[in-house]
Amino acid sequence: ENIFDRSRMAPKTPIKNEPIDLSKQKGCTPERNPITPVKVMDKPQADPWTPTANLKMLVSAASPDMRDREKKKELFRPIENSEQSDTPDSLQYDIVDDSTVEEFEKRRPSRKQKSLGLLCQKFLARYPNYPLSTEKTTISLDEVASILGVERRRIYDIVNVLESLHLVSRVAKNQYCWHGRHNLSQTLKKLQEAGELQYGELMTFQHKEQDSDYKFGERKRETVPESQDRPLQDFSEPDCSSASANSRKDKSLRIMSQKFVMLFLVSKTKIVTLDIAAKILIEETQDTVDHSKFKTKVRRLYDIANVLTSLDLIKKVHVTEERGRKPAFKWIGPVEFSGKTDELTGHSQTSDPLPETQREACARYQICATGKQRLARHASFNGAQPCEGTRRKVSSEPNSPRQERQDEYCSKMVNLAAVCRQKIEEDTRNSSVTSPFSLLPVPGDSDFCVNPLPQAAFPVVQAEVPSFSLPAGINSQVPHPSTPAASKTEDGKPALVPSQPFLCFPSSSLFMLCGGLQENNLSETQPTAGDKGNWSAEAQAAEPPALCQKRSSHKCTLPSPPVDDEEPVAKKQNMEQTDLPLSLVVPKKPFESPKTEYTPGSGCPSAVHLETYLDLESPTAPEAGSKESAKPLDCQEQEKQPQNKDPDEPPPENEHIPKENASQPFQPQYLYVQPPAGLSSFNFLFSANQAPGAISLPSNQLPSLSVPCVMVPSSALASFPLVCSPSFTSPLSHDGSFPAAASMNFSMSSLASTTPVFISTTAVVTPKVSPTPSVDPSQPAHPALHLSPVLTRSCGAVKLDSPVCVGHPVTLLKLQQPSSAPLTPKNIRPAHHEAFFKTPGSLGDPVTWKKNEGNQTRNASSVQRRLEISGSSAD
DNA sequence: CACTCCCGCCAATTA
DNA sequence: TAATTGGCGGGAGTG
Repeated sequence: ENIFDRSRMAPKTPIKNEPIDLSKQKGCTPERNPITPVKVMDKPQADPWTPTANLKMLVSAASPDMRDREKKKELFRPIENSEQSDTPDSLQYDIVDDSTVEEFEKRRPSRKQKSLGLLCQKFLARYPNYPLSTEKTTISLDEVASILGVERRRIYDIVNVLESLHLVSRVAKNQYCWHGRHNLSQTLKKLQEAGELQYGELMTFQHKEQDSDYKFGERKRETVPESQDRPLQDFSEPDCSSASANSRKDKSLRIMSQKFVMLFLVSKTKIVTLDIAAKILIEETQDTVDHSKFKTKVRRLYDIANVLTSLDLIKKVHVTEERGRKPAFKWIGPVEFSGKTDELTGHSQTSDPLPETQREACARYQICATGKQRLARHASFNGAQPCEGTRRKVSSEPNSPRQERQDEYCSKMVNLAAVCRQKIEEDTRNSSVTSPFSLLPVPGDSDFCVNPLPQAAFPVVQAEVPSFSLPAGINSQVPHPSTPAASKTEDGKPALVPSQPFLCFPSSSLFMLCGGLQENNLSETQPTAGDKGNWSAEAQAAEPPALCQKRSSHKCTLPSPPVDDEEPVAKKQNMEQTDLPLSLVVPKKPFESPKTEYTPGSGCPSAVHLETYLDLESPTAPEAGSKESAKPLDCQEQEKQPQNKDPDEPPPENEHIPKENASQPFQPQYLYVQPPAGLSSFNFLFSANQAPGAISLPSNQLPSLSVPCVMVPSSALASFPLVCSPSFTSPLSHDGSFPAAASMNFSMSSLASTTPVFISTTAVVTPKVSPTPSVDPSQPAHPALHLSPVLTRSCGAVKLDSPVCVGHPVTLLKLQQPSSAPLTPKNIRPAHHEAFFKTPGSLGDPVTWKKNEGNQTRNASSVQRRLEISGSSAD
């Protein structure tokens, strides 16, 4: 709607009716004049120019409120602009038109006329999208406000959003510098990257958080030396949240805007529903509560969305869910900016690149992660901008608050992830209560369907590795450094340990999956059958392979896998149906899938939306039967997974099958399935990598699964946390990257008590693999253990079907805790982990997660905590 | 009634 | 202390 309006409005066109013509007009004119000179004007606003009289007249006609303000401003404006032909015209128009009706309208500028979106259009109309680099346009808030006839407050809303995208930067008080869209793609790229890291995690799944913790700690060390330490802290930042710091900045519209954009960028579908976004963005997780908070967040999101819509970056769409339609926004801006491309490319190219990539990723990551880093990041952002200099304080204070804010934003991102979890959980709950959300694909809208991302298209498995790596790095952390070796396996190369993917299983009962989807998806699903909750999160694991691929290029590739369809199968959530509360995203099967390949059969699941985050859902899933289900994960290789349960808790009778994909592409994805009743004793791990298809379960039966997986007796697991290294070394594996990460994770895991175990699987990817390949070797230090026969068997069983599956042999290694220690105190929090897990799972197990949540989640105020929690295991 | 989201109070920050 | 920023949420317009 807005758009339409805009159209008319925007252009300097004559506004037909608008009451506010003046403003518009002004706006229009200004374009050319980039800067308005006028500060003076602003101030002057008040005054009564004569001209005003006319204006007043008009205004008065219009709305009362408007009149005052507008009068002033406009008056000025016109005057200044004076000539703008428009003005007069418009006035005339108005008048003329008005005659009656028109007039009427004018007067009453409906809300739409006063909408932020429209206002933003006017604002944008004043400045060129691509200003000459040379010329810098400065924007005076007062001036603009007066010109546009609005209160300054409204201008702040616009500017803050624009600033978040670096279309403008603040130079000084009341002064902003207009950069235009030159750097928009870069900014988006950065946001995407940041989003992947953060949200990806989320999306991926929570566990990411955990990982993150790990990561952080480890990562820092290892990975980036440079990075230094900051590991925890940064995250902590979020912590910061803890309190103090948070002040306003955290909540800033700017940050929200960036996060919001990030969600789109990491979303496969490119569609984000407001409620989901709100949930994710609400730091506090309190899900439960604060309905008001949620409302407030939504209000803000509307504000942001209006501006973004004006920028033609998003458009409003509706997503149909089970419940009904939900308002959502679809990203219509550039999808992947080049930058990404690069990355992709690199990745795809080969593993080799990986390292670099990872590094980069790490670097980025770090940046994001750390406050300091953040700063750096910001700086970079800023730098990009034309005006950088201008940025606030550049000169003097580096730390200007704002920057900090941005920095914070990074942290926030992290938090977000946490939040997302929570949200999810909440949702789950809620949903459980109410209803789950699943998005259904809407037939009508294709929008949501997943689009294949552009990215997605990418090919390639191999590439995966690289990709992964980064993420891995990120997530995991460590990789490089420590493990150098990790080296990733490059494609084929076995990298030994490092390469292998690992999974960690925290004690927590649930499962974690790591997916490597690139994008992160996560879905969860859950089965639950009984339990309530259920849902797992796997994010997309299911994701359609295609999706997976997408980004991933990396990995995914998968072509074939058999199934694809299944989609969500994995997710299946058996239960889901049952309760699942929320699934956020639903696969859309129907939709078309995007491209790629999915097989026909399944559609893709789409997860879309943030899918990840939310996703959960259960879509399809018929399978419930299978409870245990498996989930397919993505891509190939990597397998591994972890799972885990706690020793303590084992009980999973339920099965949860959550899966999560790793957020980052890199990560391996695993599915952990808790044993269904019957199986209770076993845990299954699947590698996400595999093509989704692979995993898919047949409908009901387990046996059918083809995925490579490992079953582990729960008892066994109980004892310790397991970690799997994703990487395989096997040639096949792409994933190599993980390794490091893996390690990191562990630490986090907080498994604490238990000893961590690593399991390496062989890559599965192709059928070829038969036995475990090289993997073992990887673990140098530790002897590798192969899974017990049991596992093997299981695997066998499972695998059977899938062609793909190769079975991955899995090796267990004992590690000392690789990471465990490392984590910094804060980072680790055990509780969170659980919570974390729960979250997704929570759905599944109400109880469990409740506990967790209740305890932790809520307690923790926010994401941060979670992060922390996750990090710290200790407790 | 639900969805949007304008409006502007007023607190946090800055200057 | 005054001015600038900007969080926040009441409540109104729309459909």
